[in-house]
Amino acid sequence: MPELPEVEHLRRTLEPLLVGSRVLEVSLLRRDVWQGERESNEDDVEEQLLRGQRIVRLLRHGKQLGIEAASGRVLCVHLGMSGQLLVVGESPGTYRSHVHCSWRLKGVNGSRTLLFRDPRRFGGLWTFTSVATMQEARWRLLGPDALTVSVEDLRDQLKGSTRPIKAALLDQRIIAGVGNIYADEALFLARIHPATLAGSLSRKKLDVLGRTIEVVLREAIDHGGSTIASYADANGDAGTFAERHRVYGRSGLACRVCGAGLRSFQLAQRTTTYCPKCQRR
DNA sequence: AGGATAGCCTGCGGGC
DNA sequence: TGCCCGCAGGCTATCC
Repeated sequence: MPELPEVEHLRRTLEPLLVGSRVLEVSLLRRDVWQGERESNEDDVEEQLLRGQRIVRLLRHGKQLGIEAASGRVLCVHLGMSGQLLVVGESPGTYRSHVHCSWRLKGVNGSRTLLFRDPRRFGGLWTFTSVATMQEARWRLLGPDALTVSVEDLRDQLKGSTRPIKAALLDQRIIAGVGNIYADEALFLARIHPATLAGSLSRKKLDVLGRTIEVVLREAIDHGGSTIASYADANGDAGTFAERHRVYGRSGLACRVCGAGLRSFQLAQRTTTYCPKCQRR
């Protein structure tokens, strides 16, 4: 799914619809998409899923989203490959299939329903009694957020690594938020071959990479993210960044910079597309 | 340590 | 029209 730009755009479209609303009712339709905090298993499931609570803030780190209530409780959402959070009116309408959890909300502008859909079920919901426990249990395992990572941090994270740079970028413990699309896009903009060993990149190249990661993520957020098959924001709208991809999904087509034919190969079990002229080893 | 591999799921498009 | 195949934005466990 959704990488950082899609989750951030989702967060921004959800924010005005959710913040200030109270959760009237929760229906967890598939229990196995949810995991509670170990210590609070005796708590009411729906209460853990924010029933009766007012939503005050939406947080994001990497590809994960946190929905915080005034009670302090927080719902962590990971969209996996095909997850969606949609805000609809009273009924799910066309979004009936694969809805695993729904929240009936009462806000200043009337009632709405928040849906968690996830056909492939690689995503999930996690609940915690506080933002601090969520961070301790889940977000602590992630590297610095890719949108705000400093070049010094990036340098530190990649120092001495013998893995291909693309494999390192996909590792959420190194930096959080980059997936297959934006790894290819950022490496193209930085003119770095994806198989280059991470630890062998010069300081100058790493500085350029740090900047291109931020540039491409911000550009993608501005265009509502990339919709390949199923990504949609809170309103069900697709993102338009895919039409601006330089390399992802363009194997065999001409490089937008030099005109050479783009190539692809498998790296870290993922299709990797690059320009053989712009990104020499 | 970090690589390769398989596995978790459904849906889609292409080829026949 | 329909069947089979491969592929897909993520991530984990296991083995080497």
